[in-house]
Amino acid sequence: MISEIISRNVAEAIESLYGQRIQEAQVQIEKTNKDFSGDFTVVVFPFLRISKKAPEVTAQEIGTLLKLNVSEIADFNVIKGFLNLVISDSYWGKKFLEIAPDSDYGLQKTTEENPVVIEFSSPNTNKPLHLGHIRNNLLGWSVSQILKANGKNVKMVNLVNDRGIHICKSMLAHQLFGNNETPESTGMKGDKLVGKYYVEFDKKYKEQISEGIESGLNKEEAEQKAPLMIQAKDMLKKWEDNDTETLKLWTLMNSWVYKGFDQTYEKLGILFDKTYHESSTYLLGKELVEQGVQKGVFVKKEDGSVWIDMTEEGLDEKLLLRADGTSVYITQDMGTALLRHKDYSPEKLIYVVGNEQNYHFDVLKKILARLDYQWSQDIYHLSYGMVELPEGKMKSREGTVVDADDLIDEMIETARITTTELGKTDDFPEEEAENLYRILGLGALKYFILKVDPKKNMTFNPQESIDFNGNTGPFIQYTHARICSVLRKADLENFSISQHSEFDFELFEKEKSLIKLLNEFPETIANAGKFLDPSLIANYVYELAKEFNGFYHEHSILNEPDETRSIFRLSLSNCTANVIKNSMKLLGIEVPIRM
RNA sequence: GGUCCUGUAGCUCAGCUGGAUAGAGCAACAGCCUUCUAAGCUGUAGGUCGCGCGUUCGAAUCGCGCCGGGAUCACCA
Repeated sequence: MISEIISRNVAEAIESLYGQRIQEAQVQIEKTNKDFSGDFTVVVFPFLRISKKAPEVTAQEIGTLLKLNVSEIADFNVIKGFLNLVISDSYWGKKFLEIAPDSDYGLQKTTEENPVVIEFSSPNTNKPLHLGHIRNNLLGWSVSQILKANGKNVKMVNLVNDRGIHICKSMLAHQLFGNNETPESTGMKGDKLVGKYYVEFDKKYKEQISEGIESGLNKEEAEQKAPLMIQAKDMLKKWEDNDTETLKLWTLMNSWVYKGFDQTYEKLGILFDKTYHESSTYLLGKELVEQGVQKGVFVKKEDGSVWIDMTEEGLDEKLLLRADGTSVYITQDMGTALLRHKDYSPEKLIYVVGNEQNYHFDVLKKILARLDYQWSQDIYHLSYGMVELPEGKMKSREGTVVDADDLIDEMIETARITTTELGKTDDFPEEEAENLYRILGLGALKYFILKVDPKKNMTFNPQESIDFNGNTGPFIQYTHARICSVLRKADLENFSISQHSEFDFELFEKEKSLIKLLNEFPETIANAGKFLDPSLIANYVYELAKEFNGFYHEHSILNEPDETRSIFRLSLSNCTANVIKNSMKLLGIEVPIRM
């Protein structure tokens, strides 16, 4: 790494000039600001105490010595306390020759150690996936790919919330108002059909509450005594008692939902290594609670409910088990965490869950720590912000929820319209054209969401996301397609970088900045892995694509008279295309070879 | 009220562990298609980085205090 070379030599220079050894890590190296000449900048202010000289003088002295002793450093200039170093073209040429032949540059092979388990998606079986889930799924998928590129053995798991009173509501609505409908008979996607029943239940339930209030009950009584609620609770009890008919209906309706979800996942290009179901893990949580009571970590109250007092940690008292012995949300999560730990012994357990559950995961970690599970510190809640619309928050009551399938279809449709208007696909076979619209529509959607810092709330503007200009997925896809087109047109016989042991000519600014950017790719992946943040990759690849477009307009790639430089530029284009492709892979975005 | 997140151009967002004159895109305006894909490129304009104090050679970045936005503090999941 060039930065290591610089810091080592700066440290040595300081020692020989001023007789004092400093830590190499203390040498601050930055990319040189665009408006100044040079590649890297060493900030000398921290060394003034040692040199006891003015900043300019210190920088000048260090620079002189570096230029003399370090072959990679071709020149330097000093502005105030900033020592700008110019790296030799031959260094960049050599660096490029290392990078260029590797089409998987930046993507590491997965190792078998260090399993990292990442949970995402985690849908509810009575609600179709919406825009919020899309952010969740894309984040989970992308972070998984980034971790893989960092050499981790990643296991992607899903946890389906398939039990509880809410499930019974949609089952009941199906029984009462469903007329034996099925996805086949209605032509509806399974998850949509079940979601419809859930809404229907809610509607009828509210009517019953109103009736109850009219007949003199207070609100709470009316809610409790509504016939539908009583029936739903009754059904939950039957479910927990393994009533055959209830389980049969439950299994059937769940199978509809799963089929529907799978279609959406497939469209998004998402696969899981394993799917957990709460119905088969919730009992484990109860055992944990029992253990905790015996250890004296939890308290059982007179009515039989179990609590944990976390006031010392600045949190509240938390219910862990209801008086009737049924489990609550956190009970289940304790169970699934333990199960997952047993299944994988992960070095890290990541949960991609919205920031409205920050408190929940705080509590979960602390409870597990209280139970002396050391691995509780390996739990990491990858919290992400809400997705809002330009008009405001999504609210199911107001019907402003953006359905995932509808959105995907809408994006693809817009891609089709825009592309057709531009006449881009006039000579495409139908199948290839359709595939392109899909790639573009999804690319626009995915990129728009992933380029934003996960922890921030974001505004999703359908209009703007479909704008194919600027910092968008399609712009990057376009750049890739354009490079592929150039490579197709090149005489590939003459394009073999392996024939060259070096390119020794002076690099143009754009060529050099492209190589510099390519060189930064592995570092960007490492950072994205460290912060579990795909937006770092997104911003990187945009910069790369933009840089290439500038290059493309300034320099001829195909018609370069100098043969060596022509080969160099083709290799540079090819390498850029590879890095774009690899970056987009980390974001879960496909890249077309022509568009 | 407690805790956590957040506030950068008209809008959507970058700005990593403090560094030089705060960056992109959209929108606006002005140019560029006989030449490798114009879904593009180049330029102009647009900012008290919410406010104040502090730390330091140096703060959008770190600390503290205000102000604004969001989330959460359920026998919902």
